[in-house]
Amino acid sequence: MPQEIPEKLLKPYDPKKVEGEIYKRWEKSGFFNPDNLPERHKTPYTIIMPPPNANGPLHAGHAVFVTIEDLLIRYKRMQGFKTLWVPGADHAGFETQIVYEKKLEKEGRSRFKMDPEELRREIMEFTLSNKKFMEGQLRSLGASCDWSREKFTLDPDIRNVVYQTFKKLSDDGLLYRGKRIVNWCTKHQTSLSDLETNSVEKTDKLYYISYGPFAIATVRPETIFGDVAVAVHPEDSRYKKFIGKEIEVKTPIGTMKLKVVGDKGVDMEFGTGALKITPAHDKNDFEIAARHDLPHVEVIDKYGRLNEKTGKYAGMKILPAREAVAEDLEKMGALEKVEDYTHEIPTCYKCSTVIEPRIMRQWFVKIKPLAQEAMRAVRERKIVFVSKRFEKTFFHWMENIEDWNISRQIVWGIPIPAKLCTSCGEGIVDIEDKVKICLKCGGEMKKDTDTFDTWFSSGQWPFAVLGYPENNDFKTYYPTDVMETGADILFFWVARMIMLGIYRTGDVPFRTVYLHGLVRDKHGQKMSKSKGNVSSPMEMTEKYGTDALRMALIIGNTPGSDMALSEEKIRGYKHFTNKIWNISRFVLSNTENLRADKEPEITDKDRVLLQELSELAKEVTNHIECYKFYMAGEKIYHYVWHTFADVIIEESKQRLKEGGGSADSMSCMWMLREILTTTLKLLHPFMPFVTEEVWSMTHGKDPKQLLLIQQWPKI
RNA sequence: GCACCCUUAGCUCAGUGGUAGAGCGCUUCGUUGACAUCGAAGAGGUCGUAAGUUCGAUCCUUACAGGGUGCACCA
Repeated sequence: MPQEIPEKLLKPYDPKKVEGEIYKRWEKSGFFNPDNLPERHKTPYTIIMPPPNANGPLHAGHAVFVTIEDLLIRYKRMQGFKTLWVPGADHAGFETQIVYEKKLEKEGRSRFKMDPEELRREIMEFTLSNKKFMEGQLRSLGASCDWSREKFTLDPDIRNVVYQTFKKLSDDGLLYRGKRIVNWCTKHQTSLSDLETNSVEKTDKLYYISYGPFAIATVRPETIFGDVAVAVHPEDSRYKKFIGKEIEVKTPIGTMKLKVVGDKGVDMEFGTGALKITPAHDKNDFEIAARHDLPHVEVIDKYGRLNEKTGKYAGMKILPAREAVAEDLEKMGALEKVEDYTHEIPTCYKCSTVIEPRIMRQWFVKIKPLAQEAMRAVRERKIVFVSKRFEKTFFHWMENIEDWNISRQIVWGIPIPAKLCTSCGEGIVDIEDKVKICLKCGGEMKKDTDTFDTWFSSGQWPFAVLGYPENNDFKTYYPTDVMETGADILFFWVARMIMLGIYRTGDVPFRTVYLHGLVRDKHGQKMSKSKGNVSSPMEMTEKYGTDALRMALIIGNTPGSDMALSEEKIRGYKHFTNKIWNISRFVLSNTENLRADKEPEITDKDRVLLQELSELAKEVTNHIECYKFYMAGEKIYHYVWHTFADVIIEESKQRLKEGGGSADSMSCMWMLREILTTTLKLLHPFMPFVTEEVWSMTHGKDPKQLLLIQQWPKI
């Protein structure tokens, strides 16, 4: 039956007008939910979405993950898999708290002056409104995820899973409350994991101070009051004789008696070969002190000020105190020399404040046993990284992993279900909130006010969102297929998911890891607000259409490498969107007389063209299977424009003109329709909107006819 | 310090053991019913440097140079 060309197709394509409506049709069809997919969809295929932080609008990096994951899901759905893509939103503990703190600062308020409950309530309100906003943005990027299964990282069932893991770690002896040196940010007033610090190169003064019978070199003379010993190398012939002795050291506030210890950690070549030991304020010293059973003397408080043990320096901030102490030492004639010294120091990854190592009681996870299992899974290829080089990085980090501090002194997060003894400091896991008295000393137990490191809970995301252990979804969809996320959170998140996933469920959380790089500006520069080169994905979809943005994010984007994104590139693919529209317009309006239900006799020439088309389908499929989306996209782009449009359509014009119902023109029409149909299918995972829109021109409004669930071209 | 990555056309990047590719940009021409959000034609690279393996290297090996990233307790 001849088909009428819809009025709509005669007008230019306007993505803004149709995208929203198309998304609604998809959503209404119910096919984002695997339970509603037709019979042929049997084998599960699962992706867990990296939950975006619900603390601001989506950025280009989010657009990349949506595009890649949606591409995979649409492709697999068309292939007949029972596809599940679980969306989520992350409360993003520390990150969100910082965003909110900045807002408070602007309003002249401070979280330190607020009631924790009130603060928590405000941030919750802020996060939930952002979450709603963010969900709309995911929709406009075309994400075909199952909204009925959406999860928020603070949902009660998620929290319960996290609590059970905490308990299990405790039961298995992998959790302890340790008094250890932690990375302390004096601005944010919380401890941080090693990953949450950045090493920054800095040039400081190295002070040589006469110190009893020694001279020692230090960049931190202000910590002298917390010294408990001097360490030398056991083989150092200069100092051997002092080992085990006690020495007297004069400081500006009096005389201290210090032990001399021999420790192989001391480098004879550096400085003077004698090292002052300040266990309470230096990680290295803390470890040496532990080896020699030395006491800890704290002289700097949590605000970065010297405390009452420092006499006249009490109350001074670290840097002024450093200068003052150095000056006084010089007056005493104890300052031998000062050199410039360039070294790397840890800073807070958010505010760049120099980390002040402090001794605190915190919850630590003995992570090494979990790391062993995680490495084994990767070694045994149970988990495969799409970019091999990340496996190397992964192993390097895992082999050197240290115990993980999961306590944070912030309100925005999952509260740690534990009780702490007010007299002896002992901590105990107490999910049911029952323990009142310390089992060790009989002291009063109070609730731990700390929250979990966000990554402790998000590390459990894949099995938590699927309802581990009893939910059917867990049984059906776990282990998931692909974990696609930013390469920058390989350690923060991916490694932890692997460790905690195996630990809790006994199986890997996902089989394939695809890591994407950073989206940079058109000159390859990092995007940042201060440089003003941030491109907002929402602005781009508004201007050029989502399909154009998606294509720009796919082509030229190789796994693991950073990519440069320019507005010109997006515009280029808007032109491509338009090309598709016009090709469709031509083909549909020139094949009105074709009887769709009956294949005419095909000429040899057309047969060759159809053969080439099936070659293309094969290539595109293979590239997607190998995660080479950039290749797949480029191939199909090139075919559609420079073969289909420039050659095939151009040559068909003559045939159609002369044809008038002849066998040749019927063959030509059939061939054109075939190519259009197949290319629309091949393009759909890349450019879902325009392809669906064209498809609906000939397939009507029946949800079962949506391109979304059509059969992927067979190869 | 260790590890990893990168260096190909003006820009951003693909790619292959056998005489170099895309997009954008540039030049010239084109108002023909799919499309000027277009079409046709074209300019433009000794594939970072040096050596080695090979019949043959942009692609493999090594060294060097430049750029980047990750990790690391040397006071």
